Amino acid sequence: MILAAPRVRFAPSPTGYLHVGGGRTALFNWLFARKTGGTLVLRIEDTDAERSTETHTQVILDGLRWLGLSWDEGPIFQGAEVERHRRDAERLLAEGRAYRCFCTREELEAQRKAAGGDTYKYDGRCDRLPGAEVEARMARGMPSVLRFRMPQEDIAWEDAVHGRISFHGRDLDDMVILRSDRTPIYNMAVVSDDIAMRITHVIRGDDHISNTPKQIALYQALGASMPVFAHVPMILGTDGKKLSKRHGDTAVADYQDRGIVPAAMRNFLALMGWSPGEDREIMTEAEMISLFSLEAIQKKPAVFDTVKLEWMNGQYLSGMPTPELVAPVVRELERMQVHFGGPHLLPPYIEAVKSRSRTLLEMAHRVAVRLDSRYVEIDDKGRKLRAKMGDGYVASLKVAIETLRAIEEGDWNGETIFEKLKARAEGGGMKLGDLLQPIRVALTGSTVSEPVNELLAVVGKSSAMARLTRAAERSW
RNA sequence: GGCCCCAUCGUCUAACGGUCAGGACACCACUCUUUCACAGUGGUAAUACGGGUUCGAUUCCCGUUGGGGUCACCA
Repeated sequence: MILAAPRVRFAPSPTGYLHVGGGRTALFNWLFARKTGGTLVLRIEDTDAERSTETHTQVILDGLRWLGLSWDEGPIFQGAEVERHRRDAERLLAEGRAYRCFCTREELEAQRKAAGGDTYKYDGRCDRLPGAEVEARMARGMPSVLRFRMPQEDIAWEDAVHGRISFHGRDLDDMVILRSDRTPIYNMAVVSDDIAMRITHVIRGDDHISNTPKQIALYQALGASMPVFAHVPMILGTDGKKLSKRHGDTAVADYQDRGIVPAAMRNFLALMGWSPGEDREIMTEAEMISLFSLEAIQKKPAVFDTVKLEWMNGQYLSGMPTPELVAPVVRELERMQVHFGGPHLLPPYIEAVKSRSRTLLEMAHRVAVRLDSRYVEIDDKGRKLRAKMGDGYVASLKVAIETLRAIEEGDWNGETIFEKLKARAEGGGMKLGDLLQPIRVALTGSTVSEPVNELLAVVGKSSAMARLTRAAERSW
């Protein structure tokens, strides 16, 4: 028997940006497709004409591309398929699986109120209308929707991540499948499309669990075979609530702006609700693909921890070849309006700071500090050191200025600087650290940098001297 | 509220009946480093609770509690 290659889809609606949950769902679909040699279809669910925009579609496509996710078919726009959705819905009507409902929104609201609120389901009154009455109302031009008659039986499936999940038809509504303007409702469109696209595995967020029995009923009524469903856990904010604007950044693009690199974002997202086992965390794309499986997906929701994301990003940054970092750093420097005299001058600066930076923003800022003293600001660590050393701080700076001034411009390199400073410290009976740390603070405002001699070399003599003098005067 | 899902350190997670409950982030201490970071070593920290089943439960079953999702002519 020939097993057909899996076909999966990622189906965002273009009513907003690509948020991290959506990115993660897309990533899981992509990993599954690549792992199994299957096909990933991108489908834009734009049937809500009110809220869907072309801009959002573009933003979502950009987000997917940024994450490095490619699709094999599409983007297919659901809006282009409404004829088929309508045909399928009307076939259900013709075969007696759906019925026409003439109730207006106001009537439905009144029914809901009369029934006492929350648990109201449509009572099926229009399903009991005699055929002649339906004909008469149609003839009069009364607007109507199509409702699906929900089978009153157990509806269950074997979920690839949760195991067996079951609902009962009595808890489900006779849902509308075709609006009065003859456009399809979400569940109808999705099932019609997934059948037409021969989707074999539906991998989507947990929030769709309650849609699944409704969709299964449609598959059955349409006589189509069911795909495998895999419901992946939600991503929550640090307060345990569904990730939303309240939590700050929720869009994939927000992390791009914060200087996260795609490989780190992708790796981190993969670990939200999935684990390859064996304590593996940092993985190449190829490793992720070969280790991926639906069975290893977590059932419980995951809290999005940006601190760990930034740590992971730092790991990626340290491991990236400097030439690859030039373009992103240039982009940030331009945004900061720093004059850096050409990309070819950047590598030594990037080399100096890359293992100490967690984001591209941080990296660019550190580079800017080395290029231009206007970006130097003393931070808490710097202030603390200054306070701790007291008068010794300025005294050290003066010794440093005197020592460094004596070095010829032509000898201004890491080795010579180191030798001179070391000799001066030893000769003056001071601890080398007490001489060096104030230099670091004067030059960068912080106690964190590459070795001080290298820092001095990279900043250059004239700027270094100016910074030291200024720091001695204003005593930081 | 009805229905559904879920429950291991603060967070991400490992364990698929027998482990001193492991790893990572964060935090603390130490080591390395002339100084910073990286790195390394060590430490604090978890099986929500109550019943079963079993020689033995993080693991299987039931209940409680807690959390989440969803209940439109939105998707």
